[in-house]
Amino acid sequence: MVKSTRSSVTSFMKTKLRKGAWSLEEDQKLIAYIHSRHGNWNWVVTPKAAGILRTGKSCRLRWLNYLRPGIKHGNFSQEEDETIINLHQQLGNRWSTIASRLSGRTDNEIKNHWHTHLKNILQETETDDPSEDDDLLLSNLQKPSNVNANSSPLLSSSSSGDPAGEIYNNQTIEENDGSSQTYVELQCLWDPVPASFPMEGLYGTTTYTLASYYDDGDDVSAYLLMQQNEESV
DNA sequence: AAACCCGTCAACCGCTTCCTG
DNA sequence: TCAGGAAGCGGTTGACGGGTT
Repeated sequence: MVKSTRSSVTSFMKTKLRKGAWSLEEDQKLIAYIHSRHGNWNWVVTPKAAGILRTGKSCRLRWLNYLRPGIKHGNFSQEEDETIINLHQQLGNRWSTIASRLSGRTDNEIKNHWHTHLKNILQETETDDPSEDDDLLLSNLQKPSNVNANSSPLLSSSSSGDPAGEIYNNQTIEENDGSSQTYVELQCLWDPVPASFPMEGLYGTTTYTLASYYDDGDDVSAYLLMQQNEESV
């Protein structure tokens, strides 16, 4: 059985595989497939089963870094910057470990943010009077980012060609009881939107409940209430 | 207006670690 | 215990957009 699966996957791999940016259709297929699997899927067979001409590895990366529910995109807050800097001092380039302590951020995003922003801020800070390090670091972190929020394909209303921009976080509510809830706006990539469904993510199984839904013809969106289960954190 | 430069970030690549039979 | 495959991880690349000349 394994052999037949493997051989069919191998023959699938011999077909021309796509590279580069993901299309809306590919994203829709991947989301639909993962949704249909209810948290139980295998990355090796995913592309074939979902009808995507990509490697399983590429599908996994796309899902984990972009399509997975609960992913935050856009500018990092000052608190997040400070957390990353502190953790990097302790852990070094262990991006996945750092990401696991920043809810909603991926290792890839943190790594990019480090190389493009934080590393430079630290270097600037170190070249000045060391006695003023703390104040300088804080003021540097408070500088407005060079990155315009609209430059992110996720938040841009312009047509960047990246369909995943249609999923983004709307609001995060952190509570002190160990659980967190996040409202997620989802431009519907599947239809119909179920009233409630569980989905396994990097931080455990998350249950999504339909909070509101609107359809004005061209623009169909659902607001989902994400409940991250305490035991999964 | 066009060419060039630079910063950003999604995606790829290859190595390592984990898991399963 | 070991080997092979799957998943995870971090470094690197390349496309793209905005700014500058």
